[in-house]
Amino acid sequence: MKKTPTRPDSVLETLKQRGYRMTPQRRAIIEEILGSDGHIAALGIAQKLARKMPGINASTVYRTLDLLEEIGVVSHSHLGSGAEYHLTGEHEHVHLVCSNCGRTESLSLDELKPFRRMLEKNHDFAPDFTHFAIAGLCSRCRD
Amino acid sequence: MKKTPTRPDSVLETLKQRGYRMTPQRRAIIEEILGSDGHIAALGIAQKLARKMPGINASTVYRTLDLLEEIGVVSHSHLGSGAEYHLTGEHEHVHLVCSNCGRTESLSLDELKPFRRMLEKNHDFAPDFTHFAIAGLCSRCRD
DNA sequence: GTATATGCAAAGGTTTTGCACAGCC
DNA sequence: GGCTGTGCAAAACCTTTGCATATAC
Repeated sequence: MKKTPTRPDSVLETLKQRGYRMTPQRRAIIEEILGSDGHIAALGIAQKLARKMPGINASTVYRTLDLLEEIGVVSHSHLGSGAEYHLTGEHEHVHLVCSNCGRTESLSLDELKPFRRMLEKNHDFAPDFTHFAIAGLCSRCRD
Repeated sequence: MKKTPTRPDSVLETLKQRGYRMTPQRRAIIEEILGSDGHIAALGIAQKLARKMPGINASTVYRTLDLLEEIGVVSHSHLGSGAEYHLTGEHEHVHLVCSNCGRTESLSLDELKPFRRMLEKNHDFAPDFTHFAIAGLCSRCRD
């Protein structure tokens, strides 16, 4: 069951609907997030874009990310150091990051169902497991 | 089953054993962590100490925390924004932080046992749930 | 044409680093 | 006395903000 990949246009469509403008910078930032295979830091976007679009300013990236997050098309998560951005609704999995070697694995949300139910039942808490990673030791670093 | 509270002396003992020196600054930093009821940010320590021990420098705090973490007596976790330090072995619980109101609750490690077993069995991953918080919506903010 | 978005520059906050001096052992 | 630890100052790093200009609509 493959997902239709999100296209930059659909994000820009959302912007227009809300009365925001479609600028080359915004288009480029969105493309960078889409092309980053998951998640990317704000500064990472700025640096990658600097090559393709000289003159683009980091503050534009920060402001655009804030805006996109506000209208709900992107979200950020914490996978170790600092915020990483991704499209809301994509990237719906939990990160397991190894404290020793830094490698990351993915965990499907399905595997978390029993844990989620426990939190909802016992603590009346609706978890978003994608927001923070889970640290630990991976198979190679365990012993 | 109450735990014996860790005393600054025992930490300083560890320092001495490893050939490090016991200074008033280090003593004060350790006391601040002990007295912080759980966790505290590096800059928080520096600011609180500034009152009791004028002249103490933030860089000393950062360097001391690095050292203490290196020798294993303190650890840090990420509960929302930035690193918070606590004594290794104390504070052994998971934080649930509400993305909406910011309140935090605690979860015992016992409640996580089935989840831990799943990660170990299916992913050969040994999780440290205390390192990152779990984000979500608390009872008051759920609906 | 007008309101919004961008670039630039400056400032803000946190953390790191180099170096000389102080102080623990 | 020697070597480690600290203070100080500066820099590095990331992010935010104010303001004038550019540009999407």
